[in-house]
Amino acid sequence: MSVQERKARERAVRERLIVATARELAEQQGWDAVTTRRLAERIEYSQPVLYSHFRGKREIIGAVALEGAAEMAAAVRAATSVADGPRARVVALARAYLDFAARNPAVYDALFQLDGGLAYAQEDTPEPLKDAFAALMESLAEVAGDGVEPGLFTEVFWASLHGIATLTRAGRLLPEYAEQRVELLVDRLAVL
Amino acid sequence: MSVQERKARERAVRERLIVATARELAEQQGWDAVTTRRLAERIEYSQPVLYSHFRGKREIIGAVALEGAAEMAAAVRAATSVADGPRARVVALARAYLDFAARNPAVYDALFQLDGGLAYAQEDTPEPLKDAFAALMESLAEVAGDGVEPGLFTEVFWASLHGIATLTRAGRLLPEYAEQRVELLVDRLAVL
DNA sequence: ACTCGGATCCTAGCACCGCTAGACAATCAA
DNA sequence: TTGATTGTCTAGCGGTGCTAGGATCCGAGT
Repeated sequence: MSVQERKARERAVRERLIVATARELAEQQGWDAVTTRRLAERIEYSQPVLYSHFRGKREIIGAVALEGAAEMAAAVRAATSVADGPRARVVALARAYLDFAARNPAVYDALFQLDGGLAYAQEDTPEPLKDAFAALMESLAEVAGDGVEPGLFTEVFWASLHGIATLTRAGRLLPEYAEQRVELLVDRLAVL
Repeated sequence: MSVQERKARERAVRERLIVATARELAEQQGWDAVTTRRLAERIEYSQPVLYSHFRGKREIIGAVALEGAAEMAAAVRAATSVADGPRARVVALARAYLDFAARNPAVYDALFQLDGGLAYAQEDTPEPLKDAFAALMESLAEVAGDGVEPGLFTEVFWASLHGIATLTRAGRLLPEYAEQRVELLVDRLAVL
């Protein structure tokens, strides 16, 4: 019995190594550089080993995405928990979100730009994704305004942040407006 | 002289054929299906011909993006021009934008998701892109509110639309809220 | 009218991609 | 110790974007 447990443990370690290495490589050189060959070489195993853990490259991206979703949820909760008052909380949320996207571009891509084979806004959506959305809603619900469903408001606020995050990173928005965009978004969208 | 002119004309025709075919193929089967081999086969020339018109696949995507930017600008202007009053104009703009993204997913991807090798928000930004932004600003400037720069407001409003467009298409937002999202966005962001 | 030279195009191939079949080695059970 | 099972690797398939080099065509000049 113990032998099997040891093997299962070692497999789990290797799986985490694969995900961590993929993420690291993506953060360093972009997802285009994350090929199964390079990834295999970095973990010092042959290519087929990757396929004994994941169905394919897509699932590896998905694993990075789930890891990132958990971190983002934690980052948002950490930021909002130390803020006083509704407005400060929403500002903290927005900054934390955009900061996470800027600091972890590859993870953000895995979450929202690439196809990680994950289901969203459905029954079978993985728990970390639902929880990340919940983390946003916790602080946003209180500023949704009367008669506006918190879920709807969260979707719109989140979409706005997502738009700003992606367009900023693609160099499509003027850098000097960064802070003012957050202020404008919060002051207009949130009902304080 | 006339001979050279005829050749130049034929080359221009073929170039338009390449772009149109790439777009068509992308709309039908997604950009993944747009390979240089398939594209070459569809235009009934060999692969290297593509490279006598464009530096590579990226530039072909960029050409589709520019074509799309012009169409989007026209669609937005057409929608806003027949609307009465500021609010109706902004609603028309939002609907036209999201409608364009939904009806031309491949073109929208070429514009904002894929790397078409285009410069944005800079001096050397191609004219169609600047003009598309201008088309948005024309209707949005009047609802930016006192003391808010039209450019800044347009960026934020546009980013919100972009976020809704991409997240909707990725199946990350609840479909039943579609119309309410537009209403909420307009009523909150725009100063009427 | 005929050849020459340059423009134009295609065949073939490079290095790389994601993914997998099948041979081989290591490990455990009897 | 033997046999089976598990684990891993080598090698290769069909695909990708892109390009070198040879063939072919066609207008220009004698």
